Amino acid sequence: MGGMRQARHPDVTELTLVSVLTALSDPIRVGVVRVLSDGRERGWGELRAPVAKSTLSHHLRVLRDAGITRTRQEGTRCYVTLRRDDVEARFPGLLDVVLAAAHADDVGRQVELGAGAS
Amino acid sequence: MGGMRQARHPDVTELTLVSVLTALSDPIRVGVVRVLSDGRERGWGELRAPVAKSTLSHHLRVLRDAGITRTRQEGTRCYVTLRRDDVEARFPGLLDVVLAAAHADDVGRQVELGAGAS
DNA sequence: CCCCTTGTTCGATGATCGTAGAACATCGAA
DNA sequence: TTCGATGTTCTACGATCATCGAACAAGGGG
Repeated sequence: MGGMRQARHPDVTELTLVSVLTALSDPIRVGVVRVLSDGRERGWGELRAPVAKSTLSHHLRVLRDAGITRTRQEGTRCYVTLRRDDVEARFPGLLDVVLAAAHADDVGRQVELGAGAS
Repeated sequence: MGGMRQARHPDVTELTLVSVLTALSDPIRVGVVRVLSDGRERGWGELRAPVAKSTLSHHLRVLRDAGITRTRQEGTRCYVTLRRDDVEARFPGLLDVVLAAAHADDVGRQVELGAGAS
């Protein structure tokens, strides 16, 4: 698809505290993480957020660059997963803490799953 | 001191995930949190960071507004403490996770304690 | 081969951020 | 009361950010 220069995914050892926290400092991105938190791979098009397609693409890139998610391309579609083990390896407990708080405070509720590839 | 309009400190219930994560998304601020992590109150002037006085004041304000630290004024000086219990109450485990990662990765090492009020 | 779908990238815009220096306010001390 | 120390606020600047729409690239399907 569009200029897809084989998206770069940082190695586990390359994750930094600041970039991960920065990536998690946005409601929409927290919402994406929540949607992916069950560990299942989701289709890009399945993600429903109250922002333009290009903006969602941007947020997915920030999460990917931070090493929080992984985006896989298959044909003309993309599939996203949470790199839970990698984040856990670098920052033990962080995702659990953030997910628990996000759930309790309803942060990221704006992001949902809709019809689309799964 | 300068226009000290009785610094506002948010109530425990007012802490939000996004503002706390945003506040922790800066090396200098993480450094301040590290310096305060032993629970002891520190004098403002004791904080040594490679930024201008006004910039450090700004960072302390961000931390204070996020509910992460508390600033107390006594005479002409200020004393800062970490609101560990409050942050723990709202986001259990978050500070521990961040402090552990910060220590491991040496994030915030630029902030130290120097001579001054304690 | 043409077209439709799917995401990415580009360009632009308004907002926020980190930073610094100068001015200021407040308090204690001389 | 005058002065020095201590932080805060103001103003400004460059950088980054979230956002959008439009253009674009890569496949798949007809």
